Amino acid sequence: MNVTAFKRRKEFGKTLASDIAHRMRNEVVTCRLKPGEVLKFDALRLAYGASFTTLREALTCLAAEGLVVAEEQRGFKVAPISLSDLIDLTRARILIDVDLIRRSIENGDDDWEIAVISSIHRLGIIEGRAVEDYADNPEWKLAHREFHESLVAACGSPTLLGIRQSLFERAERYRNISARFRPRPRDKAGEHRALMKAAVGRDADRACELIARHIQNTTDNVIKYASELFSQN
Amino acid sequence: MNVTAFKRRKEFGKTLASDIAHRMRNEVVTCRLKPGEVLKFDALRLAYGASFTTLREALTCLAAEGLVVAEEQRGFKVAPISLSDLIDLTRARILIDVDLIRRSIENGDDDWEIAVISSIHRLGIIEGRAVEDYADNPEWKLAHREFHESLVAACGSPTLLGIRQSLFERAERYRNISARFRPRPRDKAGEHRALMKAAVGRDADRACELIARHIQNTTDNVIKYASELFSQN
DNA sequence: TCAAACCATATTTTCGAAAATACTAGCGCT
DNA sequence: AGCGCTAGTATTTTCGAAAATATGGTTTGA
Repeated sequence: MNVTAFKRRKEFGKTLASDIAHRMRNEVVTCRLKPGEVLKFDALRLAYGASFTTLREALTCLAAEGLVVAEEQRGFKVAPISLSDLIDLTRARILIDVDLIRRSIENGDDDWEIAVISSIHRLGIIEGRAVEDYADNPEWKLAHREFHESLVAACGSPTLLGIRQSLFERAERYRNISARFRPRPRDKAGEHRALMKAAVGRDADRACELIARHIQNTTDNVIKYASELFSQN
Repeated sequence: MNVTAFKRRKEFGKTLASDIAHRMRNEVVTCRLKPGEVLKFDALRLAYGASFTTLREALTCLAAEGLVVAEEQRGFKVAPISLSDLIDLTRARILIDVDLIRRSIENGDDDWEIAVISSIHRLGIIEGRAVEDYADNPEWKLAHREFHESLVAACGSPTLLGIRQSLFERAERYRNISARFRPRPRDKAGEHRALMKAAVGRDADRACELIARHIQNTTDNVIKYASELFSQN
């Protein structure tokens, strides 16, 4: 028979460990698992219905991505958030995204252009449906991520793309904070459209400038309106 | 009793898994474990004297660093090497190192300067002892790594420092190839001295230029003298 | 009173067997 | 002969118990 694993539902990935890593990644970036929270195996075992070993592997993955931190012999905890981490992360993301967008604009072919346009179109449709507060809609988040991915997709650097993705995930928690605490919604749609136009217009300098500001904006919002959330640093 | 774990020798790290990861990382970068080689658990169990689970955790770590690749349900293999990977890696390393050196020069205090000078001094002593072929001397490799780390140490970006370290490890295999196949030794000592001088002289532009060329040199060597080692791509 | 040593408990880490899955070779069929 | 299917084997993945290690509270001695 070619029945593939009915016993256990695996939403993502082929192995249970990668499935659990995926679920936990989600809970961390949405702050359902709180920053700094210690992750005890007994509790996790109950929550995810997997054994020590499997959970350990999932946690090791997330630790490599910087979403949890592992202290040897003292278990795992959700990676803390802090202003200094946000600032560090932001600068790293700008460095990398700017380079990748420039290269993508240089290398991108017709298919790349089409992918950029179609992904921003999809984003627009979702934004049109839910007039406000689309920022914590999972569907919007996915489309948003895919739009940004499409911009850099033609860069030709698997290494930096992998790093970029992991930094993007790490930034998700701060984006959520920003969305919750800023006084009024940002004109993200406008920023995205401008980015798209610069990209398909092959105006690399402008696209780099825009992406840097786009990333920096969220950070500035958090610093301005939510810095009291962080203890110190 | 406060006897701490005599049963098993742990050279590095507190847990067995991190110790094994450390040992395997070494074997991968020195190519004792060959690029592309499949890693079967039974064989590893024999070689390292640890159980499935522990090995699995170690491998998961190395996979995150890009030294091994995990194919779900089909085990692990040592990450292959290729020209395209080398070129990708090189470009990523230059992007990051250039940025970090610039920031380090900007932020570095007296202690940083002293650390740079003392680490290049140590490197010089080792090079003086063994007149030739110091390139595969582990002691030299350590001092070499520490010199390069000292240059960027004051950058203030934990995130990028972590990424930098992982890319540096990945590049080690290509450095070994370069050292073995180039017709005559490069004047690395001179390059390092020039870098040090630019750094402590706070000449950021020159330091960035030098580090970019320094990283690119090894890559050019590999491409020129050893590209037949790689199958295709 | 304070600090250091010690025990009891909580928690993580490691193990090897058992289950699940992929691979291979041999068979039958067109 | 070539192709798909099946059964048997190799390999990976998962499990829960057992060992190792940390933690917190209590007692003891100065």
